[in-house]
Amino acid sequence: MAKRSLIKPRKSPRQTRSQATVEALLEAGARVLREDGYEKASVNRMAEVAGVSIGSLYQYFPSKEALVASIVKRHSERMLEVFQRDLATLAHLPVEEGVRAILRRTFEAYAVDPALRRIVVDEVPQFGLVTRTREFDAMLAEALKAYFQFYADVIRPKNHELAVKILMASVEAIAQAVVVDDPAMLTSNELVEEVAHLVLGYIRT
Amino acid sequence: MAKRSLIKPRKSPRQTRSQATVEALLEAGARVLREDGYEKASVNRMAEVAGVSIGSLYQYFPSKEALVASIVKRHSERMLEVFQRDLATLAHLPVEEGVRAILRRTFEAYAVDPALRRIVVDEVPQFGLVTRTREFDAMLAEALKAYFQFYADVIRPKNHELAVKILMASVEAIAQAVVVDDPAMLTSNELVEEVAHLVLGYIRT
Amino acid sequence: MAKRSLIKPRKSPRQTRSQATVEALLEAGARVLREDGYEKASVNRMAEVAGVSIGSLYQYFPSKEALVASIVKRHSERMLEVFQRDLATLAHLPVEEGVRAILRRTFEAYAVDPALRRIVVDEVPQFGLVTRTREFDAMLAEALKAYFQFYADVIRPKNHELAVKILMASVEAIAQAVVVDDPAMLTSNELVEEVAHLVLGYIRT
Amino acid sequence: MAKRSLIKPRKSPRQTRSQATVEALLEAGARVLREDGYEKASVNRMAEVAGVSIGSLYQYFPSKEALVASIVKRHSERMLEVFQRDLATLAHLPVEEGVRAILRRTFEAYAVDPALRRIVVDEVPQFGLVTRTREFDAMLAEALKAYFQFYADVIRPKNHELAVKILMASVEAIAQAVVVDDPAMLTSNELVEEVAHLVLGYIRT
DNA sequence: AATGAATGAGCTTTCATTCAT
DNA sequence: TATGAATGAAAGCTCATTCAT
Repeated sequence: MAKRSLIKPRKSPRQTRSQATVEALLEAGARVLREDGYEKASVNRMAEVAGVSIGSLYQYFPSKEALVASIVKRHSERMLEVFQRDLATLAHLPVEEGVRAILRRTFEAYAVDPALRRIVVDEVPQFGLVTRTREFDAMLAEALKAYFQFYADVIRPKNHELAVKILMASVEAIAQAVVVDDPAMLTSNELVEEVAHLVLGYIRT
Repeated sequence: MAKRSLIKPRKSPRQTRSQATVEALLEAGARVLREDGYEKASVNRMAEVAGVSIGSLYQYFPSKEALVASIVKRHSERMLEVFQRDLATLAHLPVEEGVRAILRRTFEAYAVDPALRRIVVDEVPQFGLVTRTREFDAMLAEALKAYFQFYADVIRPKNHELAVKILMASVEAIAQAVVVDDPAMLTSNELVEEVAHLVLGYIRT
Repeated sequence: MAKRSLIKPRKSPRQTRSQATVEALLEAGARVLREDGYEKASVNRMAEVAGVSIGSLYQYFPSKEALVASIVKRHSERMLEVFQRDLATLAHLPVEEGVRAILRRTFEAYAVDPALRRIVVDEVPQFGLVTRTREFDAMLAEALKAYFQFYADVIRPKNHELAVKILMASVEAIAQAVVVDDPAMLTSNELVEEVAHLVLGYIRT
Repeated sequence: MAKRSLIKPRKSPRQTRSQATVEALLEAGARVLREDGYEKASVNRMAEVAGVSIGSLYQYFPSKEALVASIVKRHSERMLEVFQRDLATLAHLPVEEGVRAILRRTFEAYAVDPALRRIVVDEVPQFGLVTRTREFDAMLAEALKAYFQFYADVIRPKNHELAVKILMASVEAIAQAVVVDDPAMLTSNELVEEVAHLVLGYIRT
């Protein structure tokens, strides 16, 4: 049997009842994942929390991996959506403001479901190459490299690849570290201002 | 029953044979942890790899958690040792050189056993408050705050707590990101130089 | 509740659509049985292969056993049909030729659907006494005993019951053994000739 | 002090306990197999019938297949043992008596555990190529071919391969058919005599 | 009549832990 | 003190069957 079939949802529910079941499973699965982590999260408990029988779960998702993959995909898409909303409007801002705007959106995206993201990034095994886990990260990296290319003459680091890696790792880790102690701070001006200093101090000549 | 007793080693081995057994268990345990991750690592396999019976393992460690806690502690101590060796010699370096020296040591410490560290940081559950998992991190945070206090007048950020959090999160994340692709780069001049720019650009007025 | 109701088909379909559905279920069921064996064959898959909903399957067959019983019955009837076609024409052949003719028909009957027969004979549990699984075998046994009775004076074995049992067991096992390696051989002259020797050598004085 | 212990050390109690467990599992497994067939036989029930925990079962057998393979192997060995005991003594018997002697042994071997044999032959899947399931059959086939070779001039069938296949299939099927109705008959003179007629009538010129 | 979503007992297997020897 | 046999709860998953729509 094709490995793919272990990961793709088993059927696309047409009826309202099915959709409700699938929705409940995705929601409950995310919650159990957040609470227990990937390995300890049990598929029986996910079904129970969803108020659905274990049989129904396996009607829609052929394996634990498949259900988790769907949860991960939905989470990535939500982060992307938050990040990309009106993204075009800040294309022509000057660098100083552009960096702040991007940081703000980035922190907003990381704030979508940080507990779930922590599990997804750290614990969920990568299922083959199909994973959308890092979809958001990949997109962001591309956007930043394009940005650096465009402003290449006013930017100090010449190794854009490394620079993007350094900045993305930093910003994500900061978001993660902050979210643990004080989630509300994620979108505060103080944090954005400080991280803007970090980023601008690094990229300016 | 006190929770603590589940986490502290059952006895301090005095005899040579006991020490050898404990040593073998810590080594084997770390290896299995590295290979399998926390949840999948089985205590039976740890004993087997150590060449010790499962009964003996439970003679020295009352639970899986206790053995892992000891492994984590030892790893933290090794990182600390690397970081602190001759630390005093760089106390009076000028900031520019001091930052570079600290970064170099930090990366060296992160290079001690990055695979194990990944598991420890991402997967090992925090056992109550007794955990020494983050011993190294705590010590580093204190050292940095003291450093900032000392040079307070030439340093822009006034919220030292936040600044240290931002810098530590960044440096650790960069180390982790780099170690994945190219472990040798961790102590390269290019990386140290770039991260020095990041740090100095942030703290300078 | 009467046990019988679990085994007899729920209703006799009169309408064309019903007949088509039942036909599809019998065909699909036989195929799944052949491919997966009795225990592994799932009633859900039978419905799916038949292009029919699981609900409809249970409209016509009250249980897995009932569906399988119908499949078995149909298979037995097909074997019978092949065996009995023009059976009367060989009633007055001399024994030597009669035995050969019967053997030929027997092997033809065993060739109807040997894969399905293998499952039916070896794996399908006997449901109470209602089973028609061995219908063909019973009929053949009766025919042979009558034949022996008729030629009793030129036949060595006096215990006809035992003789029939011995010969039928032998011929069926030979058919089965041959079908595994080389189905085409089942109706070859060499096989018929050898088995005729076996049978005639046994029954002749 | 016991001097004997230097020569014939007492079995260590550990081994005894293990052996008893393994023995109980093989015995119980065979019984459950006999009663339920391969697919329906549950490994939990095997452990329960053996009076052993499911964990212990998996300590000795890594899977259901492994346990069944051991049961099958033991059964084959027992059949072989019965068949081969004093086999040499009938090497120089004349054919008439030789056939009867071999038949007697064959029926005795088939009588070892016919219910288990039925499951083993019909239902147990062949695990890789290592299977010893048919060990007894293979050995018997070789012995018979050698026998035919030796007496080639007084034996009618020239295709020894086919002749052996025909005879073995017949004898096994007869044994199986008889065992169902009347196990005691398996070693009766009447049966041996009748089957001797079948075999001799077939092979004689 | 027909559909297919839903059910849940039961399957094979793993593993932290105990305790007789 | 050291051993390893034994335990059993709990995991992921299947499938015959029911019943609301």
